Amino acid sequence: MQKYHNQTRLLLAVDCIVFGFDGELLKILLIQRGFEPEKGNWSLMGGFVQPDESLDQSANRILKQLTGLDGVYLEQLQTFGDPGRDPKERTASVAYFALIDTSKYEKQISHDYHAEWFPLKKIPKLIFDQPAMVEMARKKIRYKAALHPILFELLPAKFTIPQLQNLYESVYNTTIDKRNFSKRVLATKLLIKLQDKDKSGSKRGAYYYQLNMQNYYAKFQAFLNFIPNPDNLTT
Amino acid sequence: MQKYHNQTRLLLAVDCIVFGFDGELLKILLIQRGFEPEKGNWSLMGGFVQPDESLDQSANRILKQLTGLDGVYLEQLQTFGDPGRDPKERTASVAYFALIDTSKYEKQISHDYHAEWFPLKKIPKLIFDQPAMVEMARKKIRYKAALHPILFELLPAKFTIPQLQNLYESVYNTTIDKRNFSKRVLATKLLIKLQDKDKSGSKRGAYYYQLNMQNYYAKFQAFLNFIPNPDNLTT
DNA sequence: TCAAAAGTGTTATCCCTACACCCATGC
DNA sequence: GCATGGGTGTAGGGATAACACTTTTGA
Repeated sequence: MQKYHNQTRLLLAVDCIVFGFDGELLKILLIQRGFEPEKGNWSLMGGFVQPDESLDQSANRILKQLTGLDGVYLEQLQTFGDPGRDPKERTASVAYFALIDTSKYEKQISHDYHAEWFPLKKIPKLIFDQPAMVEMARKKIRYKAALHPILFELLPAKFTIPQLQNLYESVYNTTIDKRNFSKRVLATKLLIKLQDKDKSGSKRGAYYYQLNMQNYYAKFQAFLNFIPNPDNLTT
Repeated sequence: MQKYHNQTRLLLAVDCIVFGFDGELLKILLIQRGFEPEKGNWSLMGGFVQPDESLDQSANRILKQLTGLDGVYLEQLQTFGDPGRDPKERTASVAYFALIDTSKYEKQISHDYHAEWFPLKKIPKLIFDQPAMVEMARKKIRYKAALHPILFELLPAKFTIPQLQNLYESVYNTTIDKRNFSKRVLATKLLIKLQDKDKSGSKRGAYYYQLNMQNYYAKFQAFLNFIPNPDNLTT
């Protein structure tokens, strides 16, 4: 079959906004770009979509290169395609965001790519229209996490309720009453209490929990109204 | 500046899922495709992104061609980019959904394009991966309308509360108690009651309302929990 | 006068929020 | 024994959901 006539072809890229949580702050992973233009400047991890791969495959490939991780929570965010966004050549970029458990993350690979974690409030100057991508991703996870239990993806398999509460407080830049928080979390039936405790945060120790995966998948939708008063809930 | 080396360029298209409401059913607008492959088959309205336009501009241009309308509610949905989705040549497509007031819609233009409205439950066979686009758009508006007052975009500037309730019941395939519905709608302060009535639906007539635009923009976010029991609320 | 749709108010329930004290342990 | 963070219960208020009758008017 012949190709379409008189149409312009352009480059298609994927850029990933990778979120991680260190127990205190929500951070994203950036690299120092390895080629021109903007070589050496901070950038999201990205790459061009290859002829034989889908967009999701492309994002997963890039993410694996950057973090060493498979099976990461990855979701397509938006496509950015303004004509002048890459000065070198017209390129549309499909932005994805990823939520990773930083405890599984391979520092070795990070080092190869000159990657570094930055708190959301201290993002350096980014190339092209990537600041808009990051901002959209930030809004998206706040929006989505208010409705669905995605933030568990940022925690290790075993976590404590105070850790979880820190995460929510950090994502929404708010404080939550710990009695109400634990009541609501436990009421979802998403958590299974384990026998052992995390003693790193206190002398008494906090019980570990793990996700009840059956309920997690069943309730992934229908997790509405979880956050009382997020300070900025925008699409 | 030179171009990027050793990378494949590909076609980038935009496809629009155009929703309308005829007072009874939620429908989408389809056209009979005018060129190969799949010439003559039912398709979403789409086109290739031109060198000098952004994605939003491209979607607006296509929508104007199809409906004659400017200033339509239009939102980027997802980009579809599987390698084989268009058998003729690799093409990624950015799907947009639009909500239009069918009373403003120009039948003339529709006729030129062999366009036709189809109820969501009676969509004909569509080309390529467009069935997935339509399904995603359907889920998206159910999701979003549960949280934000977007469905007003489907109604004329003057509408009645029973019309609005029909729309919600149609979108969510549910029934709502009319006393509770009108209480909740009026509690939002989004509506301004007018003096005249719509007598087409009943002998007594129903008061017309119009949107309070100040409140509409202010409350566009924060419209949570509007639908009691949608029968399928999925991302 | 009757049929058909519009309009309206009250009550019970549930969920959310505010709030304070005891527990366990390492130092 | 004391400082630090972990864990738990209750009561009041606000929002939601269930529910039925009256009004209007064209035919």
